[in-house]
Amino acid sequence: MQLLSLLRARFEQALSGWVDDPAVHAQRVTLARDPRHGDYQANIAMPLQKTLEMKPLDIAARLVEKLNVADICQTPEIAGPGFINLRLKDEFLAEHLLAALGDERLGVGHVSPLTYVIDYSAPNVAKPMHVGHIRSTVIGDALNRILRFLGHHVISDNHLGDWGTQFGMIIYGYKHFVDPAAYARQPVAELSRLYRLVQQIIAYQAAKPKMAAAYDVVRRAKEKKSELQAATTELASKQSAKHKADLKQADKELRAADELLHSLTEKVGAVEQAPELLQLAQSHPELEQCAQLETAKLHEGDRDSLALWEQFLPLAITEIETVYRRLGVEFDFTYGESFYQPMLEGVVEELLRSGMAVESEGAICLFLEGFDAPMIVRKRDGAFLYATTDIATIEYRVEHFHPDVILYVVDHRQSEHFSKLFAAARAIGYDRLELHHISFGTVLGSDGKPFKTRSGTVVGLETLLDEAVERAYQAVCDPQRLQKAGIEMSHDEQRHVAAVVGLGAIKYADLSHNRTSDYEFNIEKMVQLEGNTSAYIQYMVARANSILRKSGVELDAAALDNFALHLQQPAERDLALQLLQFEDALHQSVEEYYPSVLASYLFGVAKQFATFFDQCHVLNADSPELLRSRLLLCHAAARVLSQGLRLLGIGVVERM
RNA sequence: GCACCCAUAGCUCAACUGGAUAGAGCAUCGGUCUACGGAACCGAAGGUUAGAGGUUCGAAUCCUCUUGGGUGUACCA
Repeated sequence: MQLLSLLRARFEQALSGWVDDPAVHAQRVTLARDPRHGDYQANIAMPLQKTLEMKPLDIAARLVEKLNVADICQTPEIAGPGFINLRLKDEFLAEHLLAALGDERLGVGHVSPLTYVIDYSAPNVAKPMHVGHIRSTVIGDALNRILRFLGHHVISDNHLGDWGTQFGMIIYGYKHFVDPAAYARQPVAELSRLYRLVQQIIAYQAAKPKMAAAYDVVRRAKEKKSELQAATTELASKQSAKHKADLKQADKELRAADELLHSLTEKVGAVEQAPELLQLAQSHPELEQCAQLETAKLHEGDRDSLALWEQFLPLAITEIETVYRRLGVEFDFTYGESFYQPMLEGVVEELLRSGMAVESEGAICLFLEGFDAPMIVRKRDGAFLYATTDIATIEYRVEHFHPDVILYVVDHRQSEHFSKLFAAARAIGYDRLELHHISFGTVLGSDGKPFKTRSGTVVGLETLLDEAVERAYQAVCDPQRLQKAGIEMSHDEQRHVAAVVGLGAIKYADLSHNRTSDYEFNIEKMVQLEGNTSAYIQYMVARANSILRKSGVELDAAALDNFALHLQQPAERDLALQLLQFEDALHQSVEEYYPSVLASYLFGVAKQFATFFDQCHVLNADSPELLRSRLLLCHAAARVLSQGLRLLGIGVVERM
């Protein structure tokens, strides 16, 4: 049930006929921040003091008078400058939690459905998936699951990068550098090697001519800095603020120059230190243009290029699907960029025809209000860009799926692109379609920089998953530990538990962080089985199930008629209250599309369950009624936690 | 240069979008337990919310400036 909207509705009633927009003010009923103030609080009186020209305390008093919540709450209390504090009645909690348990969906109602398209994961199929792909995949998947569970109509679409420059590189690499034996043996690995090879050489060729200039910049920056420093000693006594700022600026410039030089040196060195690479680089000058040419040929429909693309694509997709299968992620559609390719020319023509797009410096551009740079939909050389594809994609989705909302789960670096895209969509006339960029931050290593290995290469996602599962295995399936817990597990069960715990750990670490902030990827921490981790929550589910098993009581819907909840101890009451807030947590979590809201709700419930079963013994309860009541709480906690985890794409096990 | 994002406890993060004494988890220190699986529970300590102004009944949150970081910025995706 939705406690919040129930309470808000009552406040709206009390306010109607008194203030202008009662619903807006009723929104100011929230969970109490501090439990000493009750369960919920209404911060309604204070903001109204001006419009009503009354003292907040008087407003609160009158509001409480008009308020009809006797069936839900104890007598409301007024505190501080005019807060109204509410405490739910124990009988109310007991009755509704019991009702929720009789329901398959734990009392979660169906919303009036909207149609959503969620666009997430969208890896570039030419590269192996890496840690950066986790966020989009996991956040998108969680939103997909939650929205569906609430009753929305959701279409999940994996907008694969399967048509861009990267294929030009692969095709070029295949034509010139392929090792046929390796390709026959492990085609995916060989293609990925070719891709990296071409990229490396391109990087080398781009870096090489810049070296001299970079040295120069560093030298000048050094000179400038030492000049300023020399001046510092002379002027020591009367150093001006300006001089300080200059020095700082010089230092900054030097650091930037050093960094650039360093990165160039690395790229050049990587090739020059390997004779065979150097030879390739020299025998294939201007590789970037050559690769671009391959891309262009593919886009123009060159038969050989297309044949190669058709040969490579399924290989790459199979590889990606292995990862999805492991993660338990599914899509309704996997329309990559290539799918929209036939529409692109029409899109541009239509934009030109309607006058929205114009030619500028040879390119076809949309000059959108509020943006300096235009959105380019066709390059000078005639090629289309991802902006073109994105517009075509909106058109296709509108025509075929009739969405109310499209969500793009894509990292924050593309926010400007999406602002432009959405502005373009509005200009085209999609003004009733809601478009949201569900942006998220970067995954960082422990050095605070984007996550990489010590050697600087990105870490493959599969490797990471393996490591998480292995660590989970070490921790959970430690023979001593299992023996102490009195659990005998087959090898298969152990591997299964390790997989559920390990993969859950990676997903949960991601989902429990506010999506907009960067977060530090620390595999050691996330697989740890204490603290705010999925393993802790999963463990509480296992403990609850263990108690239920031991009791020998079947808690099916029919049996519930003979059960009642007695909320005597604070720990029991608090648990019941939190369990009943499940539906609110779900709604709040999709309101602005933050799975972290659900994650922290679940952690709260798990902690409260731990407190409960520490303080309230279940199987040795004082009376049969209390035993049954506490069994119900275990049952409810296990169900809410497993359902909640499932909605985050995380599994649970019977025992661990 | 311009635009956007960020700065909260030793560390990693919250704060229900302007509400009461800013909360969790690690780590630290102390305590509980002859019971349902100790991967537990309870408690303490830890903060001038980067800094300075402003807006109002009330600011971590909104506005301005400063400092320090990140990202993007006309033909990559």
